[in-house]
Amino acid sequence: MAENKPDWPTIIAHADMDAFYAAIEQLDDPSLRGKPVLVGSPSKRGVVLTASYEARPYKVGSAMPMSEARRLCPHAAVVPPRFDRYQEVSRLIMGVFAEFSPSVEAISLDEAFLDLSGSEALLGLPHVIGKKLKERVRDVTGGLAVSVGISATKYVAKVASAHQKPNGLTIVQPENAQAWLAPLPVSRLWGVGAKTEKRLHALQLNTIGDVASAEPNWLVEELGQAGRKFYALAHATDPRPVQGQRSSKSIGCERTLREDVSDKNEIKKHLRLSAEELGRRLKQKRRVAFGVRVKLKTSRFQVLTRQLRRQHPTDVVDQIFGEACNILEAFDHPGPFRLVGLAVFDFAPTDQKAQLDLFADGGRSRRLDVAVDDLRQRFGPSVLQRANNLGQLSKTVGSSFGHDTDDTEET
DNA sequence: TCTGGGGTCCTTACCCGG
DNA sequence: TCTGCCGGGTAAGGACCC
Repeated sequence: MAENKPDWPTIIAHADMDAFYAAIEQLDDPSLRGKPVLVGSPSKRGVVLTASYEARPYKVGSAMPMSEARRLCPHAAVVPPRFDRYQEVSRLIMGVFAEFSPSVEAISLDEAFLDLSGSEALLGLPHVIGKKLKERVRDVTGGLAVSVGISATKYVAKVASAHQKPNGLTIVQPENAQAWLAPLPVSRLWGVGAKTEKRLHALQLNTIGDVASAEPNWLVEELGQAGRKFYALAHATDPRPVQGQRSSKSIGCERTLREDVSDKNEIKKHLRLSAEELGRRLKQKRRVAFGVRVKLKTSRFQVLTRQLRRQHPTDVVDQIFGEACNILEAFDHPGPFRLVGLAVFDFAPTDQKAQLDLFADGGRSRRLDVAVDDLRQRFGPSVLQRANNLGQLSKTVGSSFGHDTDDTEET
């Protein structure tokens, strides 16, 4: 689609690397080029993270059990993932995206939204920008391909980037967006997975156009708030802005075990390892957490979670592990369990905790505790995160210590 | 065939206080 | 004092995404 109207309300691009992990393996190891490659753990319980395009004609795809993928495509090379390397390449491509826009929202290692509004004068029309973006990614990475979709909203840009994969470039004019979406299946609506797709089909809604022409009140009756969202998306309406900086709301660590376990002491060994990992990551991100959550998955795939909130936030491994053990006692399921997970949430900046501790040492901890508890009671547990600099906090509690904490966030 | 690990957001149920 | 209602906060689970 060639565009002739530079006066779009907004210009949003979605860039999505093609078979990212597999493409990097092929880039680094020439003997894998042109061949089917499966990235994922070859272990008994592993799944495919990414299949190269050469493997896809064999109906192999991500999230498929590795054992089945190997049955379907026995001559594929199976490569264990190298996340450090993928992160390194991710930094390169995010750097390229930043050359095109000051507002880049990374969705994952290989995918981002770019707000290109107002950049036409500098960079040209959308299809010109798209071509330049693809060329830069290819040059900087040494040959990796990215698919790009450009339109006026995040949702349409995202559907567009997937439209002509691999190595695609799809521009959807804002005024054509609804008509362009209409023939696509409902599974392409953001938020529709296998379960919701089934429900929509039962309601005789098979294409996005069907959803667009349905009665909105009826959609809400049948699907709740999701119905309202699907109706808006089907009309190509999506007010979400590109968010340059997003900080994560939880950090988790979970592992599927080689063999199922029922013994709590066995489970604790895994919780200990996870607590060590989380403590490391919290310190790296300069965060402390109020919330601790334990997750167990039964051998029949039922997921159980229990969580608690500490009075004081922590990044101390022994404390996180101690809470995890307390939480473990709250599970009444006898097992066996195939997965053990531990997560922390409800963050405050580490600097803030250091200041709070300093105050405690000064003999004023009681007053501060009361003030902080009062704040949390009045404004909810995330108040410290929201008031994420001490200046703000101190103003609120009426104290006079304060300096801004750095709240930038890595992806 | 036998189902990962990292997350986010939403819904529902329940508790508590006014 | 008891009951019902309502709203806010929180916990747990479900669905979804990459």
